[in-house]
Amino acid sequence: MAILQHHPLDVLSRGVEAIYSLEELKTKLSTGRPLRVKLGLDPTAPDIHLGHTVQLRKMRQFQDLGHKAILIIGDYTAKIGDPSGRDTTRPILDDKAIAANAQTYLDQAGKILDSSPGKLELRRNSEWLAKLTFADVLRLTGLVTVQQMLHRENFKLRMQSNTEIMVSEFMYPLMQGYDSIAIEADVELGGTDQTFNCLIAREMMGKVGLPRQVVVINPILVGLDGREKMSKSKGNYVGVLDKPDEMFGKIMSIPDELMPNYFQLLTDLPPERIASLLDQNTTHPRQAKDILGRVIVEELHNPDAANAASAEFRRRFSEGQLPTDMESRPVSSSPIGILKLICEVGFAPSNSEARRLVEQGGVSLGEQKITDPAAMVAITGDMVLKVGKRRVCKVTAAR
RNA sequence: GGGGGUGUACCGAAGCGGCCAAACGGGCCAGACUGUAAAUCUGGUGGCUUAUGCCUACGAAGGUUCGAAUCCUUCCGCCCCCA
Repeated sequence: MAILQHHPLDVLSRGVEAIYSLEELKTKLSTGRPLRVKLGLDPTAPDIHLGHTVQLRKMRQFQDLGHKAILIIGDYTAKIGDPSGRDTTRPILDDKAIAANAQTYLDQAGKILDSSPGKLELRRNSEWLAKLTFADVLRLTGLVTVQQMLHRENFKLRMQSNTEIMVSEFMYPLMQGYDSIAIEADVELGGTDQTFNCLIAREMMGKVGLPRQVVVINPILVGLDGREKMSKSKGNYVGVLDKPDEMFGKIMSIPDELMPNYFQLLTDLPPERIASLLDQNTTHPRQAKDILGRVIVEELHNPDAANAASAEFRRRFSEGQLPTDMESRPVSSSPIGILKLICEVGFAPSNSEARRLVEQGGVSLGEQKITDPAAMVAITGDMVLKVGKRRVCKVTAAR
């Protein structure tokens, strides 16, 4: 709805870091023809999180304005591996794994993209890269100068510090650039870390006589910790497959300072609305965050789930009540050591850890705080075991 | 090919023969406060049927010693300088 009220350019430029160039984008849009919008996907990392959705949401905006999304699975790259020393852990995948990852990726991206026929095209770059001969590759290397390559921040630094740069590393931008040529992209989306590659692609297209693609660079989303970029390995992420309650809870825990950023990049709320939500005179920050959480859960799940998650969160953490439904776990024996009990239900990885939790006053059983690690407890009927603020379940004596 | 350096717990970084399960900082966990925000304060942060006890751990394997993360040998990884 917000989209209808605004000029396409306002929508498309919202939240973006940079556009190369705005003029060219205007020109392309003014032709009225559906643009081919490219987004490269890394098939080695099939779990997508909110950080990826920034790109996907931008893509969706293009789709909603009548343009075509072209997702490119970088399967060729994944198959040959990446020798650039920095990323040594990057696995080399076989066809099967790539296909599986691509499918998973698509399932998740489908939560955001419009996958109706004609709106979305899925390609693998092996389709064209695998066919190139050495002579073809040489022709590609003739499209870019060494000076241009060395312009890249990363290479520049390594030249200065005398850190090695493999010649093969120069090939990656070329491959990506050739992707753009192969699909005749009008626009390419990318994160700030992709700026160089996207711009090289632009140069290459010009050299071979194609209209140069417009590059739309989106910011990298900051993770839940408010410090580093969102990534799975840092654990500061919200996965698009997270359960509604979990997703909502994670959003509620972000530092307040992150809210403007998240509102802008992860929601379609109009700027005026966002401004009012962020104004403490109009809205309590907690309320604003609640709305943020609901909007996000709504997009990745549905409105009911969003409302339920919000209500449940309030119930549990604001009012301090027990969760509405707790799973009930059977325990091996009835008078049981408290430490063993905690480990058995999986709330602590070791006895010692369980001991610490008890000693620090983080454990209660059936409303009763337990502070003695040696305590033997009798399980009568269903009892609620709480460990810390978040770990709660019912325990029942097995028979 | 030659020379030098370095490898410690989740990360950074001390320790250089016993007082080391290993300082300190970050992270993380628990508690207080609260809006599961920030800031702050307190405690904790290898495992074990909790013990002034045992086991495992300081890149790997051996060795010296009553005793090693600390000394020696070999090996592996990473980094730098010269050629």
